[in-house]
Amino acid sequence: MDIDTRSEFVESWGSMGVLWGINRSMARIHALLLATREPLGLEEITEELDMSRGNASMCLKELRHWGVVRRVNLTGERRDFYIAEDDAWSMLFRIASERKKREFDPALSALRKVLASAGEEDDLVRDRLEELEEMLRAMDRLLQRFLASEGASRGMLKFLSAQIPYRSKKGE
Amino acid sequence: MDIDTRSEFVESWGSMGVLWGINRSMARIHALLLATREPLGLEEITEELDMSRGNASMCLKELRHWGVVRRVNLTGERRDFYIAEDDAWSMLFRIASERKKREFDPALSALRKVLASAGEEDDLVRDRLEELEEMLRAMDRLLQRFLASEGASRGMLKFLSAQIPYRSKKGE
DNA sequence: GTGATTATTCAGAAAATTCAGAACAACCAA
DNA sequence: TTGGTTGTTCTGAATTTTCTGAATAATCAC
Repeated sequence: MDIDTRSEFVESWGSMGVLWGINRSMARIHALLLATREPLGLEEITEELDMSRGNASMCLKELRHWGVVRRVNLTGERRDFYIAEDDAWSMLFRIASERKKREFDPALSALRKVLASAGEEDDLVRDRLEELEEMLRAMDRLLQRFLASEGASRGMLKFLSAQIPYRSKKGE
Repeated sequence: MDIDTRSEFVESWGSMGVLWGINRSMARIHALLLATREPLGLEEITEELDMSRGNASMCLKELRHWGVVRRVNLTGERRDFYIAEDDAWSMLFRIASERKKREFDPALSALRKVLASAGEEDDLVRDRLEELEEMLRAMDRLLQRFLASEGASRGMLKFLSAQIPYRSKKGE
């Protein structure tokens, strides 16, 4: 893979990191490792991406924590090397689970608390909030089931993607 | 509805706003309007949420732009008043559409560009990126269909939520 | 028109996030 | 031990995001 193509990928993956909720440096490192066959050392990474050792070290720590990057030891080498886990899906699942737990769940339970403590005095507000609760509950259940089994969900997505093509014209 | 419960709801909804990609102030205002029957004026909002008039005004403008808040005129009142749209689902759909368009789609097309320009020379990396593409394509299609018809998707979510309860024990 | 009230915009302040680089720690070789 | 190499942590700097408050605009009553 030529160097320009790779760096284009690195940068656009970096931008998309925001969607998952991870920052640019982390996403760039992840992209670089995804696009490289050989394990890379801290030195190579900092040079290729032009960032500080400190920052790269912290990002790699977090990426390992998310389970999307692994540290490997090369025989005869004192330094640490890093590779991307082959399975990119795991990134999605881990991050989605964590964000659900940290942001979604508390909001839903706060909403339920509001509903529980709200009297009958206000039908309009009640209806609104109940509808909201219904929506979030549905999403909650979908997420729960989706996140409960990585393998099954993956299969389901593949199935949907393959079986019911939205547009099977060219360019897809 | 007591004041503490409501403000807890306002704050946790504010935190969840990050999930949708809207900022805290906007989400807090939206929550306050959702939990209030009467139309609220700028003055009440800024006082209740302790924020500046300028910020509140900007946020309300954006919330109207998303179609989740409406401005109303009360007879005999010169000021503007605001209410939440009853339909919270529309928020989800509008925001999801917009973020897909702005963040997801460009990343997917960048990835495809990389794949197109990558040669055959490196199977591992190719496989990884192809898997990634497959995953994003599946999500893309799901999102497309989900967003294409608000009514249908809404029905589907309701159906799933009602028909296949994940846990129907108490506390639900 | 004037003056009073309310809404909007915007420059820059404040806060939050991200990052570089120095300081330190761990490790190894000789 | 000492000197050299690599990894980690942390402080403060740079950047970005968010928010305030003052200036401006709009609207209305008279």
